[in-house]
Amino acid sequence: MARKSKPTLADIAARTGYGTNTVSLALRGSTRISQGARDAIRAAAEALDYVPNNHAKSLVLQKSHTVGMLLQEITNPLLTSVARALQRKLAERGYSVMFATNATPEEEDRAIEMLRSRMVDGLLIYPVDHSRLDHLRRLRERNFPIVMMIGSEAEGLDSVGIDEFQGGFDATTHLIALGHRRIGALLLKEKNNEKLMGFRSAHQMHGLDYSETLCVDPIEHSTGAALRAMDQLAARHGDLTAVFAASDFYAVGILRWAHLNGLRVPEDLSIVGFDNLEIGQFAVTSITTVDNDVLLLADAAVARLGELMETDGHLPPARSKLFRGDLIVRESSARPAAALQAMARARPRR
Amino acid sequence: MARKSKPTLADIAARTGYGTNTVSLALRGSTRISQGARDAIRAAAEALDYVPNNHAKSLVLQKSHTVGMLLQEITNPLLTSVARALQRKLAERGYSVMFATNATPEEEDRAIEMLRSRMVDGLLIYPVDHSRLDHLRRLRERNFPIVMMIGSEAEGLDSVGIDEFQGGFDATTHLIALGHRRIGALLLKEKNNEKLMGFRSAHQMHGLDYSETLCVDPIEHSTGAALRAMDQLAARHGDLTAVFAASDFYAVGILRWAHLNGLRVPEDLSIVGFDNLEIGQFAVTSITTVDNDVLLLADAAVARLGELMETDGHLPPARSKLFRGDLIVRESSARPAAALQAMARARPRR
DNA sequence: TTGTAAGCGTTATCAG
DNA sequence: CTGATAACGCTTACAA
Repeated sequence: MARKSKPTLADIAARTGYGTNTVSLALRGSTRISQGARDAIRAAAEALDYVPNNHAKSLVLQKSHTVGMLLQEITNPLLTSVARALQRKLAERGYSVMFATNATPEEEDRAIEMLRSRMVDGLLIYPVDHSRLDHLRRLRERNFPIVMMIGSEAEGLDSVGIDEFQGGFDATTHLIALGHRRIGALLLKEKNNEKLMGFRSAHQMHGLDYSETLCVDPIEHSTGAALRAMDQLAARHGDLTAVFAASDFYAVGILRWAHLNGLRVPEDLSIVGFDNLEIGQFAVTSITTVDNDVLLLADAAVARLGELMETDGHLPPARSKLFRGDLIVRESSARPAAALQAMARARPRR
Repeated sequence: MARKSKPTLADIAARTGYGTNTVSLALRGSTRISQGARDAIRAAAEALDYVPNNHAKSLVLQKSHTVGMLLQEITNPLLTSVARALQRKLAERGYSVMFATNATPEEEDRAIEMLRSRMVDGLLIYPVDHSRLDHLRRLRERNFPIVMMIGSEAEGLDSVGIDEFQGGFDATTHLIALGHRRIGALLLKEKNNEKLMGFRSAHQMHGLDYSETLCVDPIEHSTGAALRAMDQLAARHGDLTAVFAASDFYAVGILRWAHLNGLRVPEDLSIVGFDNLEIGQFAVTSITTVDNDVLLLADAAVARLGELMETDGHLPPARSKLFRGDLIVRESSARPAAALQAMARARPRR
């Protein structure tokens, strides 16, 4: 019963007495084939559990109907949601997803090579390093469709994302408007960090002193890393009354840190996160955050990638589509109260 | 400059004056080709930015070196971690991953068909419905390698996972040992839910009354859903002093629910979760949980799938590999104190 | 309405 | 050491 290898058009042809080409047409519902033949062929295909070989197809069609998805090796649930949304959107359009991860630039290069060898028609990517994009530019110049899922513009490359500069700015401005004067930040200190630039810009705009030391890089994207980063930050600045966190994951960690250090949120410490993860909404103290509309992003990214993939010949000029993430105010941010004194009392432990 | 379509072996052959065959061998480093020829061919390939066409290759080799990964449409960060770990393990072995999601049985069928048409050599899957596995069995009978990532045994199919029955049993036993006599549970009420069976079994084993009404199904896998489920549970059982949650995500939601209802954790309510998500470790009250060793699981799953994929002819009999998840005791579980009274006081709001 | 032949890019077999 | 030639499974002219 168990056939050695998968059934092919030829098998169906042999079984029904038609030619492979008739079978091919019939299975694709061509009206050039008689009703009777189509039915017979369909039945045979069914009986053999025939599945068309997409590799053979894409070889002749020069199109794989597959896109590559390259995701960072970070443990952010947002990524999962985005990946899912992208996959579903693509499936609607008849595209499949080949997926790989890029923890390092080298791994990113290898993964891209792998995806290209798999003949993907295009690439959706969270690049590891936003300041190292030349390899992607080169590909695009050779008319390979790429859409980056990042919240900032990049010369010569398409991107879709929540405007991170604006988000950082809005979050910080919210805290300043509440009356906070000493605001720390937990964010990646890579070059071109737009959230950081928004944070700094809000300080300047509102006449607040800004210092490099207000920012700590948790290095890892994890809740635990946020705790360690907060220890550092508190050691440097005893007068902090608020923190802007580049991710709700960090924000939740800060909640725990505050708890361990006897600080109440928001009375003693205000927190604003980023991404609007569900976990922040239902944290013991719900987290004020900048929303990241996953469906919207997925739609936009897939739409753009679709445009690029359907272009033949030269690709149109690159375009960035940045959405403004809504600030969602919840319990974790409020006016600073006896904040200064409280902070002074607390001695970071752990 | 921009070549219309991708360079092929023939292009390199034309450029170097060798035959495509020689080029093919040279690129794969065959010693049958002279050093000089190899160097020249390598250089030309480099210059043309040649990437081998895997589809053509797999057509002749009858092997795609790609595996399908079918993930449930649930927002559990555990899935992300597992997916990543699997992808990396597979990459080490030279396999790529084609990924799809299965929200419903129908979607699962479509996805499997898609993956088969993409010629995947095997399948890693979180099936949507653990009691509907016949379609997978049929495939395996036709010698298609499948490994399920689930924590229970299934006749005729390979699976790898944390033993969910044991985990449910251990978690519940822990609570009983602490002195809890009325324990609720938040878990999916599908047939064959092994965690539920472990929960029930622990009750019987320790002579505690068990009732269906102690379990509420949050339906969605989300923190918010846990809040609603807790409202139901508390309405039914005013004397609850502990809850077993099928996921740390739920556990974190219960933390919030307790906060909203004026209950302290663990003084008034103990919680045990599942999966050992980082978010539970660093929740304001850290969550007691059953560990899920992602790397271990990925290793085992990939190893087993590898065995199956390397078998030709008939597949060996199916085998389940279930690991025991360690119970990690943290702050969220303790002896019940003034628990009964506190619970009686609380009136669920929202 | 159906069959024949060529070709997609690669590897394998067999000569030279 | 290198080059023809066939084959993988499919689609698309072009014929019949």
